[in-house]
Amino acid sequence: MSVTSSKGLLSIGDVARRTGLAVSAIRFYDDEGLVSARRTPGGRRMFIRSDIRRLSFILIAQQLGFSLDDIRVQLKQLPLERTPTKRDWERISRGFRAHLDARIGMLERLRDRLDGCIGCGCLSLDTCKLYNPEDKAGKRGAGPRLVIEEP
Amino acid sequence: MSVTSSKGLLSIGDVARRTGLAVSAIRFYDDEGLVSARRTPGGRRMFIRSDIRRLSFILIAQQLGFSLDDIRVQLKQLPLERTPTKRDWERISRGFRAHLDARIGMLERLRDRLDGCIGCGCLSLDTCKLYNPEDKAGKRGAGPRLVIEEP
DNA sequence: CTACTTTCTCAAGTTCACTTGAGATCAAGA
DNA sequence: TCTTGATCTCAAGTGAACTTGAGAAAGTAG
Repeated sequence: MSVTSSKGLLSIGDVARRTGLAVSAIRFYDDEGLVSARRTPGGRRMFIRSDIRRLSFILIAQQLGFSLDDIRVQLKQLPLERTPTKRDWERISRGFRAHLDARIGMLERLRDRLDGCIGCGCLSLDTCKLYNPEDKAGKRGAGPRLVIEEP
Repeated sequence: MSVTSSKGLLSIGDVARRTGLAVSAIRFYDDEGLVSARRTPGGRRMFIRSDIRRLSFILIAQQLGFSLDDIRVQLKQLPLERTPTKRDWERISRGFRAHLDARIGMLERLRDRLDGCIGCGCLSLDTCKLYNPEDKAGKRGAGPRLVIEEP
């Protein structure tokens, strides 16, 4: 079952079990270049352990509302072949934290403005403190809205 | 141009101009029952001023990551025909604030965990403090991930 | 009345992030 | 060797939130 052949390589099933991702999703991420599995002579995908970290990173970043495109950019900073070092991840984590701080700040400002507004019923686009200041994001192109963007 | 006929009613174009929404989007929200325009004898949609508030609410809630389904539920609490009162909006705003607080709390916990993790490179699903605790959300069904859900 | 703009409906297209299904192949145990 | 079970590819489907396009009717300005 756990293939974990020769040098600690993991089959796609192993990775699915460890990350909770569907096999199809992992294949999709591989096609999209978010991870890059090597292949056995027979053509099966084989992953190294640090690929699990890459996938975990994808899951976390998605929870924060990042698109796969955004995430791909972040992951570009990590080496593909070599197992990333502490320093590699540190760089990414810091950028990550900055995004987190920005997002928290946005929500807090929104909350403060909401406090000033509760019950005033003034929710009108051109006068309400609640909506205006943080405008400018979102809305362009079709497809689903991309949720809370940042400057 | 500004139709604003008889009793302060607004055409779809007026509403589009005031909200920044595309006309097609407003039509879509009308079809979906998020606002409900009345019609002229000729069949054109006519909006009352409080519809602008409903639409603004939709925009704000979307920024927070709510789906149109969620938003529809919230808006059900408002009267459709009558212009909502302060009390009507107050009730909604409070529920809104609760969601905001929940979301901020989630991000803050995530940030704290990230602080403990930066540089450790331990981002592995079954051991990392960063990922595990807040798990359980997301992942089911096809379509785009619904971003940061709450308990 | 004519010309022009706005709005109407309805069907189909778009993006993202995947999933589902069909049919074939690989690998391992009995 | 045979039989499972895991994996493969490739095409097509899915859901959310809209947009785009076609063709027709409504309203307004001159």
